[in-house]
Amino acid sequence: MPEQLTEKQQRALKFIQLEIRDKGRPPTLREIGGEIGVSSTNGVRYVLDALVRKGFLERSPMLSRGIELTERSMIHAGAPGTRDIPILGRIAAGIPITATENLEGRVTVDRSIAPTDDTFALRVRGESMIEAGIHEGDVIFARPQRTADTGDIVVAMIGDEATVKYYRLMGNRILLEPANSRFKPIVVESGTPGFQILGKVVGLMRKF
Amino acid sequence: MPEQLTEKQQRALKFIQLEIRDKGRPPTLREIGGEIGVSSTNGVRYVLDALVRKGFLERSPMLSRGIELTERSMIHAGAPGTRDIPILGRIAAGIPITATENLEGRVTVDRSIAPTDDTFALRVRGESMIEAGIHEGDVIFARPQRTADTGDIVVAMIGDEATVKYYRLMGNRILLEPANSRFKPIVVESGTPGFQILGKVVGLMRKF
DNA sequence: AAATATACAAAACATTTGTTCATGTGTCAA
DNA sequence: TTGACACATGAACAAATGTTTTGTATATTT
Repeated sequence: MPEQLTEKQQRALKFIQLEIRDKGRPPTLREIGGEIGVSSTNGVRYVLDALVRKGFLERSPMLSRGIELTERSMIHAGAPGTRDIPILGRIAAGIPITATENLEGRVTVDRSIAPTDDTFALRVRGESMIEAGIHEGDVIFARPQRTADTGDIVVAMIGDEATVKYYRLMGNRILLEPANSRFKPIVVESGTPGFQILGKVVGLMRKF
Repeated sequence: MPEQLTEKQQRALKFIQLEIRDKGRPPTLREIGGEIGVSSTNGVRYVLDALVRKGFLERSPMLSRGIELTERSMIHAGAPGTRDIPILGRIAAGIPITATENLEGRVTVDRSIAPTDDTFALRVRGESMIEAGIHEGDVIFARPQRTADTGDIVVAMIGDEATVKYYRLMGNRILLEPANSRFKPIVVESGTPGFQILGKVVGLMRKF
């Protein structure tokens, strides 16, 4: 249950987060007041108290700029040049793929592997792409897109299941080819309900 | 030409960096003094002035905790939970592997892939490990160690060349087995000059 | 040897900054 | 109506924090 924040509380919190990130130091009560339009330090105090109660801040009494962010309100910005990517657990049709409910975890990776902001990650199950060097347990990174070019490796949704395969367009049909001679290609008529391309695979990570 | 810092200046700078990183706010003059063993705020001021002159800090006059790090003194630590790993270019015998001369670049990766601080990375050349899912162009991560267990994938130095292979100990001999039926294993008598194990492969990264 | 710069110490001072107190104003629910 | 919230003002206060001044000791330079 994420506690509800009022307008002013939100603005104060955002301001504090940005100040700490950009200047490396929390703002004073008066600085916050100037930002959110509260002229008395006592008014600001009130807002901060609320944020402390709701678990977004911690304060050290009688200390200048004694404001700290809690774990939940910390900005997980990551170093410049990296990205914090969610590893999706189960993928279900209809539900937005980045829904926090089905999150297996997060990894921070270089931007060279996660080029765009909306890149998502997935743990590979099965051996169907083993000849493309994609093994069970690997984490693959994909950029969301609804279409693909022949030869791309894509993450596709078939009914209720997500799968990673080579994409090949043949006339009116879409071929999802495994990279494993023991598996058969999947053929889908374009426009089949329940079928959807979720993204194109752009990177891979493995732990030995 | 990195300006020389005295003992106290170094300790003060490090303290300021850590405080900003960990607590999100710079220390006061008195806090710094307590840390580096200077009892007067004026003494601390003196040290800080030196750091400002040498380009490691900026200060805002008449502002509590008005210390900022400059670009060069900023900690590019990366988000907590990540590591900045060098990608080695050519590896030559004798030269310390992390020598900055032969650096192809750097990647930031999750600590789950780069468990220790001294993890290094290497770009894979050739197809000799393709059946282990290691392809040409992949970046592998390795933890430095001089020995290995049978079954490990290791980075080994043979004469002037670095190679990635399965490690297998057979009596008095070491077998470096490729994961590709078209390649033959390499046999090395233990103690052969010019042979050395550099590390054990712990992770892999690929860009499609 | 005298002059100068470095590296502090101590204490007094000036600002900044958090706290407290007294006193409202709206809104919403009981 | 009463009370509880969420907010607000303004002023006075106290503690934290940076600044300045005055000295001292050591080393380096002239």
